[in-house]
Amino acid sequence: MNPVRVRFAPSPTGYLHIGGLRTALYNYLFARKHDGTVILRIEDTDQKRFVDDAEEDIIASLQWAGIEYDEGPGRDGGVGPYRQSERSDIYSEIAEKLVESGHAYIAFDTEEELAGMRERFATEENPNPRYGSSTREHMQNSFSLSEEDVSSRLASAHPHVIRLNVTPGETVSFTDLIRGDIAFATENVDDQILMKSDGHPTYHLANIVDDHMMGVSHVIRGEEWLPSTPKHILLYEALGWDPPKLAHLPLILSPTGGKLSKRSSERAGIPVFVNEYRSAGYESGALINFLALLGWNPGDERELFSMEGLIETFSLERVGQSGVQFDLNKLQWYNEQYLRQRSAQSIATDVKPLLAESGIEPSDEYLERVVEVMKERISIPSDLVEAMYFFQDPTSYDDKTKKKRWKEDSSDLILLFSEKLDPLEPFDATTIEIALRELAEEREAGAGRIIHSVRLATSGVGFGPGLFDLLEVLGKETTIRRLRAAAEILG
RNA sequence: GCCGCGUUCGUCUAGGGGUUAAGGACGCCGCCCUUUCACGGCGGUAACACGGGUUCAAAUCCCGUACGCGGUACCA
Repeated sequence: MNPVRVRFAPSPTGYLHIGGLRTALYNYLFARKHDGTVILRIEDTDQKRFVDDAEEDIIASLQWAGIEYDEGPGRDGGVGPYRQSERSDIYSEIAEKLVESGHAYIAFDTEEELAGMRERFATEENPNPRYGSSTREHMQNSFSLSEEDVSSRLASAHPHVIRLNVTPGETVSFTDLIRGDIAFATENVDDQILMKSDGHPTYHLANIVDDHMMGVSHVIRGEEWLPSTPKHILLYEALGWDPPKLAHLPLILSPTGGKLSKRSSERAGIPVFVNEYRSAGYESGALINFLALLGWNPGDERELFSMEGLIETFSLERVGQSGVQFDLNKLQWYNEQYLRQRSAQSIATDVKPLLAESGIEPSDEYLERVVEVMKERISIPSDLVEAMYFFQDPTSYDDKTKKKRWKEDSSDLILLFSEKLDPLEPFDATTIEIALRELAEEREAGAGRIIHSVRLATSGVGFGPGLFDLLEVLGKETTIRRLRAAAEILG
């Protein structure tokens, strides 16, 4: 049995996409499960769309997510380099070979000529004619041009591309590990460009050359590659190479059903880039857990998995075949689960800079106590920034709560309560609660009644941590000050 | 248009011919706990796209239709 070697092969045309992270994750899980190797390969053959700091972002995002790679830029495994831009010679050589063996051919068509062809051959039934057996005779290439013409153009450095020579009337089939047997008629496969006129290979050539030379055993990639797979199979055959095993993952869809594009996701409030989740404060473990279960399931009813647990349980057979919609709610739930496992201290460290942005700079001790009472009721650390009442006296009181909870005698009650608190020592949740219940009894008022008024008076809102915890954290002085102020303002 | 892939609760899914009045999770709703907010516990809502076949029996196999998604670049 050949060793398992997988690759994650992003293109540095943008920051790491959430879907890309999932692809990387599934590759990683599969490799670790089978004691295999993970290769990171940078597919930078498109110089026009190259983004300067994309590679850096991809690597940083993977690391944040806990997905390690064994070979890649900076980690030589003996089959590098791992950036396609550094492998140009290899591709040209292979392309040359393909031309010699007749599996590929040279074409000189300009962009205008290609556009003209599409216009000329477009019909209602076929609005997108392809460059292939039915049209290639009408174009500028080594099929239509004389040998002398071709060589003289080549000699004068005439811009040209190399195209795959697809023979019509055949069937290309392969077995997908997730979808089973898939077949394409070669009539529907176009004469794909393999080498662009700028001397760079296209993805199609580069990926099969690299997968072969890097000893990749399993190609696990997004479903958007399924339609171009026959081209890849044809190339493997032409070169006499065994294709790797193939697995095409279902795509992540936006909650409305379409592709999770930048636009659609923004409308749905879903970040597309991994670095956005990171800076928003999501737990990487939660994101990974969520993504793993988005399109895959363990076959039992477990929901919470560590990376180790995922590795142990993962299998491609349990990956679904249909597109999956991104559910921010569920991610949030996962994040809550992970957040609660963390110490107040470590969460406080994360929240600190967020508060500083609003000019709030509490002491570490105070912030930690805030986190302790809030930990169970936030989804993400930044939720704490919403609870400004921990750091500032309320400047307004929620109208709905006021209407519902603020009664005739409320201000009397909270003033009496503040008097009861004054001598309290120590000032903690237990003593506060006793004081409040005493007052309730004395005044024959329901404790709930006082609680609600006090909450509104001290926080300005109708929800938050347990009231006695809240007051303890705020401290005696602040509590009394706020009670008095509220009695005055709310009347 | 053509090619390919898909279709079980709103969402992620289990189930792959008979013990399924279709199970779990998120969400939503209710109850309990709390004379407070949550957490938690308990319960509820809610799905086999449609039409034909095959079979004693179909969510499960086959065909068709509809719908969705992807592809149809000198992008990846």
